[in-house]
Amino acid sequence: MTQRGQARSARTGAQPEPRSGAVRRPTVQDVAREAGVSPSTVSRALHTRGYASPDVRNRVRAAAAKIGYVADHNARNLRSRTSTSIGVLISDLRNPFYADLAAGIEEELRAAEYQMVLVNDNGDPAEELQAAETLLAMRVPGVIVTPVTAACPRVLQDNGVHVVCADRELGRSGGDVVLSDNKAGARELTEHLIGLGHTRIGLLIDETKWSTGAGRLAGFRAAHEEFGLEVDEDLIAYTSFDADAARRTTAKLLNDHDVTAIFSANNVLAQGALAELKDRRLTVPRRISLAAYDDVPWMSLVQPALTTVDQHTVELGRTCARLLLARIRGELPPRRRRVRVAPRLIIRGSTGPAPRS
Amino acid sequence: MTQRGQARSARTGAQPEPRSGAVRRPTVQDVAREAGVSPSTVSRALHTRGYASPDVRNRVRAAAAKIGYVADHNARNLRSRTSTSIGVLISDLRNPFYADLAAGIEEELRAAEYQMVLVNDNGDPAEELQAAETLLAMRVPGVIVTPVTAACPRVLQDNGVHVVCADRELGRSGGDVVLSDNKAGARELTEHLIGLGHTRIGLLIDETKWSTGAGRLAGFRAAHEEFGLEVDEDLIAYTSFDADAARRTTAKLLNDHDVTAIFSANNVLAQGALAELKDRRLTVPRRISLAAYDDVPWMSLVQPALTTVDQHTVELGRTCARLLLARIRGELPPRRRRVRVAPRLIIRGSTGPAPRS
DNA sequence: CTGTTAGCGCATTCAT
DNA sequence: ATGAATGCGCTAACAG
Repeated sequence: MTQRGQARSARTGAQPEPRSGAVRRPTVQDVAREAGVSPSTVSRALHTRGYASPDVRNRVRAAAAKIGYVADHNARNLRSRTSTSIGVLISDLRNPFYADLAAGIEEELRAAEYQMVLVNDNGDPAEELQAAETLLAMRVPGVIVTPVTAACPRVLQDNGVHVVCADRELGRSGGDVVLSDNKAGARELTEHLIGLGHTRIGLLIDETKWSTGAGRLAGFRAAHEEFGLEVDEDLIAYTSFDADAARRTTAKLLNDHDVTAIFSANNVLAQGALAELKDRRLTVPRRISLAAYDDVPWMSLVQPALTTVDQHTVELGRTCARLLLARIRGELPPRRRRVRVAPRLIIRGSTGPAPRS
Repeated sequence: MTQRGQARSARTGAQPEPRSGAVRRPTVQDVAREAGVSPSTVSRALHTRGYASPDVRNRVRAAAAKIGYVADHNARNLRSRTSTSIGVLISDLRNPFYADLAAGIEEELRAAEYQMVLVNDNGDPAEELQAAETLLAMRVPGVIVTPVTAACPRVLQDNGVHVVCADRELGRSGGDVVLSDNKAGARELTEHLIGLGHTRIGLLIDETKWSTGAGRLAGFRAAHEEFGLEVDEDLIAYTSFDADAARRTTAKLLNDHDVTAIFSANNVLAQGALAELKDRRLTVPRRISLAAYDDVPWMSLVQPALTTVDQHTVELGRTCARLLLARIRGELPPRRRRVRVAPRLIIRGSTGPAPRS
């Protein structure tokens, strides 16, 4: 006989077996009866600090444990107009970047006894907005989002939900923002390539309208400028956010231009670029160097391992969560906060001296 | 006059700016007034089907949209004793296996208008139990878990929560279960190796107490038996669930035994094995073949690409979610359901004929 | 088909 | 320090 079973039969005699989906759980009332106090005292003893004598507090705690009481979040949220569920809105959990981000967020939230409601929006504005509405319905106090559209943070904020934009920033609109210092990272990586003698570097990139792509492009340009090199605009190869497309774009880049190095703006594009290089049996880095922004595990497993920029994605996630929680707790001044996490260049085997032409 | 009344009458005039964290959202009452019907009619018009005239239904919908009404899940859940939040309890979101599983689950849940509350337990029994309690508090109708301990599914079920165990099974205890057919997959992979002439195959494995490890080991043995080969027990190399440990174990295996192929029981161990092989500059597959259970993206990016068993992890996740939803909706007969998802052998370049000794 | 009534379980007034 | 009363916003019973 289970602990719960005992508790119940002690209360009402024979009680039907808990058929799943239809179990009556103990309430504050039950705890109150068990401890010989009033329901409000139970509430105070369990949560608030200072308004219950140690004696009563212990009695209540013991009673709660005994009958297996578990507080009902829905009731608590309804009454107190607060929730410990946090919305996390990302594009694609299968992309290790987002998975790491979510992992960092979850870790921090869990430590603070908050829960993560995770929604994939597949990068689709409609799904993103839909998700925002759902989170609104859940009355979450805050949301962390890698925004697709400015409308999403906006509608959340208009309804009093704290928003932290992760990884990218869309205009001035939405709330606090935590991002990798894309420009600095891309610049450092480009400097590394130029330092190796590369002057014709192809940049494989999918977008420049978000702060991520814009920043990485800016860093790419800044490094060239620093070395007095002019950027050949034809070497900036725009593609779509998709490994296959990136592969085709890489092929085109290789066919049309005599590049000695390729800088992929993110981990997805890098996959396509690498596939094309392998297919052509171009030895890396002797014939061509390859580097990527956003270090993910496979990049250190391939031969040669890729030179990358590590965004500290998990830490990025933790930072988002810490910032959001501080905001929710009212610990932050009202003005919008922008946190930049410094990336780190990791030099591996895929980049080497430019071949003599 | 109540504060609510005041706030509402104020709405006709100038509306106060929504200060974040303290916004009064419209309620059914507000919609009712706007549409000229009663609150319960609003509720029915918005949710239940058939109990409201089309005319009224449209009026209510329009009114709700007009004033920006978003239902309060907490209140709804409290009253109706149902929730659309589903708990998902996994070990490590950063492992692509779990990420894919979660992605499949989320996809299916979202399509059914359920939400995913994702918790990482880091494979720690205490954290897992803690998470179960949290989900209990949230009054979720169901949980999908990759269980660490049988206690977790049990406590959930004892409280009337539907449980689907994903990927592994701990005794008979917990609820429905969805798993890869580990034995069949491992057997097929082993057959492939034996078919290539390998007779001394090292099995790199971390556990055999769960159905995953046990099944893979069983498949490994079954294939040997089928070919009339005796399994050399010394070639079953136990290690811990960690790439570095797997690497050291691989080193030991190579030092002590003359294996011509290595079968890694999962993606994490494969990483360690590959690292060691690369470090020793053993050419794969000429000197040694390498294969792994659980296909993850990097395995097709390395050179040569790894021969693997694809578990259809995303589909595994979708299946879990579909099963759980069917259970919640009461569409399933009471008896426990065990679903096996057939895996698929993917032969790539890392496995080849056994070298003549 | 619709309105009225009555809580879901809890945290918060307000009294003592 | 504790207890009694009061809703949070919603939906399930009941009438009509």
